[in-house]
Amino acid sequence: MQKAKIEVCKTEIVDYEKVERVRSQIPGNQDITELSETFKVLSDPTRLKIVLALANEEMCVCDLTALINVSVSAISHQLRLLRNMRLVSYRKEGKMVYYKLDDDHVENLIREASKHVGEW
Amino acid sequence: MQKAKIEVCKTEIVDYEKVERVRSQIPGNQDITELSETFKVLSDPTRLKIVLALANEEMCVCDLTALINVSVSAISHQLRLLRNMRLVSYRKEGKMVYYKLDDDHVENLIREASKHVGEW
DNA sequence: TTATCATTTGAACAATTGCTCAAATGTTGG
DNA sequence: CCAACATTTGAGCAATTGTTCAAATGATAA
Repeated sequence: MQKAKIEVCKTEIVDYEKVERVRSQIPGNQDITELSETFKVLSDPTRLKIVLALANEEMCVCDLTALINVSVSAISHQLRLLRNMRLVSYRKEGKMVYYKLDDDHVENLIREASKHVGEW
Repeated sequence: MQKAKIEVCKTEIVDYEKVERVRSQIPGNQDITELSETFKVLSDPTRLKIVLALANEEMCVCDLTALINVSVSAISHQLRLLRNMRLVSYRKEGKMVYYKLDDDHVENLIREASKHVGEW
């Protein structure tokens, strides 16, 4: 087993072949970034609650606020983020705006994660 | 269709029954928190790279540093976090410490997320 | 029109996060 | 023991984040 020694900062690579082998098996930086951003959307409790709620039924901002324990403004800010990421779509009815989940993958993703947490 | 009006902050619930129906179908606050924390671990590119790398092979801190583009210290800090969350386990060999992924669920979770991103 | 209500927006703020640097551990070999 | 090296740790810092507050939209109804 060859153990090459190459300078990296102050430290050195121990097993050069292994590093290259692993490098070839993981996604590139661009994909890693997108992947991590997908996880980041669901990493905030408020956003996760919104997504879980809208996975069940479409709801107006007002009712979402009643369901989740933060201000109308906070909900609206998060909805904008979810809108920008194309995770939710909306429909206007008079003064009110009804949001719904517009992404199949996310539901499966959450289902998979809850297996990990072991609940549901 | 009954539309109850109940004060919430400055706003009011539009459809009380819907709110309660949805409330009963989403996880409780404790579970939501754990769920979001699971997503948070994978929401940082550096941590995600570490997890993806260790999903392939066990690696020492030094080689992880060579693979990922940050300092040894940064890697070590993140490894501690992953250790605390019991996502990785380690084995000491002389001066070196070899880490490996110690969680089956996470791999499936990442696989599911990459479907969403549409790569791999 | 004006008043009212649902929602959105921007600014400001505190809290959190991930990094670097420097120093501390802990292990090996001379 | 001492020197070298892999790793860990704590402090400090800049950047990001989620929230609230106040003000702005946009729609309805009187």
